[in-house]
Amino acid sequence: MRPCYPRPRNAEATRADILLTARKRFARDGYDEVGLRDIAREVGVDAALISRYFGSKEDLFLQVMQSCDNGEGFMLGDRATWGRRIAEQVMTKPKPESKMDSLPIMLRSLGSAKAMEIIGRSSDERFFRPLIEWMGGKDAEVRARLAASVVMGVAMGKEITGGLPLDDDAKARFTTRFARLLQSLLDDEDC
Amino acid sequence: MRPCYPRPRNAEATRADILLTARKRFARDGYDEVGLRDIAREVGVDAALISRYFGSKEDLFLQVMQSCDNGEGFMLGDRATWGRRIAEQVMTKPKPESKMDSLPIMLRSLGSAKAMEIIGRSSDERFFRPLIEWMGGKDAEVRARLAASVVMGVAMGKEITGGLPLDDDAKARFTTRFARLLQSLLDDEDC
DNA sequence: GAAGGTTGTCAACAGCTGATGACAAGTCCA
DNA sequence: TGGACTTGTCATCAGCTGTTGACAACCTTC
Repeated sequence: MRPCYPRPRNAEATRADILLTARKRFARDGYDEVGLRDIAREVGVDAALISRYFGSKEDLFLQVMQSCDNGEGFMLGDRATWGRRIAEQVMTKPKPESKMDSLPIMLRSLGSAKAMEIIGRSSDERFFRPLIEWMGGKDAEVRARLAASVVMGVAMGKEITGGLPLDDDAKARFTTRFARLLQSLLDDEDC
Repeated sequence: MRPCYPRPRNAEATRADILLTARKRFARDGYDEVGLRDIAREVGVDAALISRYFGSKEDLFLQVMQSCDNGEGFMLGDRATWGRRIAEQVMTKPKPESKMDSLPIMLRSLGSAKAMEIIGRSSDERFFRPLIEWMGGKDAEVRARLAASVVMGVAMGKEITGGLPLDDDAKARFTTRFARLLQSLLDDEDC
């Protein structure tokens, strides 16, 4: 993996490489289980460089979180088909170059106190507040937090069971029910 | 915390102490962030003893998971009020001596590959299968997995935001909506 | 009271982690 | 050409991890 020829001198590109690789690894393995040396090796760089560019591992993690598309995709498109769109998105594997990694990063970093402090701080302003505002209507905060919980829960269920152990038919029904559930949280304002 | 007088010689009690303390710590901090020395210190014992009694840290974790009440409490009592009962249980802090720690342990250990392998193996047989059977009816597996996802998601949301940032009124409405959602997954068999 | 097994402690290990400061190599400008 | 700055590497640090084997203290049994 590490090329024999020396790495081209390009601080900006190297920095971007590190950030992208760190995002990928944090999403795949979580904060605690990825070392700076792992990331450095994959980028083809010495670990000391990461420390110099990003300060500490915590700082790197913070910048990775800030570089994510924190669910802005949740708030695009037709409101009438929102539930199904989100449900299908959660149920299918995201493309590896996607910036939509905040969910897996959060899932896999729940155990790390340092990471959680950063996640809690950034997820509220960058994810919950916008979602609440976008949903709108009566009790928007309650409905939005519940909807977010459902999405996170399904994602977590997939993690635990290793991608839901359901055949295609059942998976389709799961998705449908999941979608209807989200949609009703968006539409039904009365409790 | 560590008493000055030597620990009474009682292998069975010591073993139980270790198991209980390990469960508490794994639930609070997750697999990766708890060291054998942490657990040992809290029990008032040397870390080497844990290795001798339980083999490896992985083995200890497995036995901790097996000692948990893996959600059998989900399947008790009146079916008509099941949703609300579960919702309230999830929304309130569990007692510290509770054996219902499998959910927080899972949450906080999602990032650890070794722990996840154990969790995935044991949660299916000890949690999902019984729940599916208990729910019964058409598409029980789909409904049960979705219900479990919702429960896990709400628990996770509480973790991330540090106990939902809602006032008591909103929290009550959240719980009600949460409860209705679970109940409909139990009752409404048609998709 | 001596032998033998049980229960627990202690010291040490190899391996890993994040971080630091010294150093080499490339690039740019005067 | 020569100094100054940037970009990247290397060696090393202290601290932590799970695990192991030797050892001490205690209890039981003969």
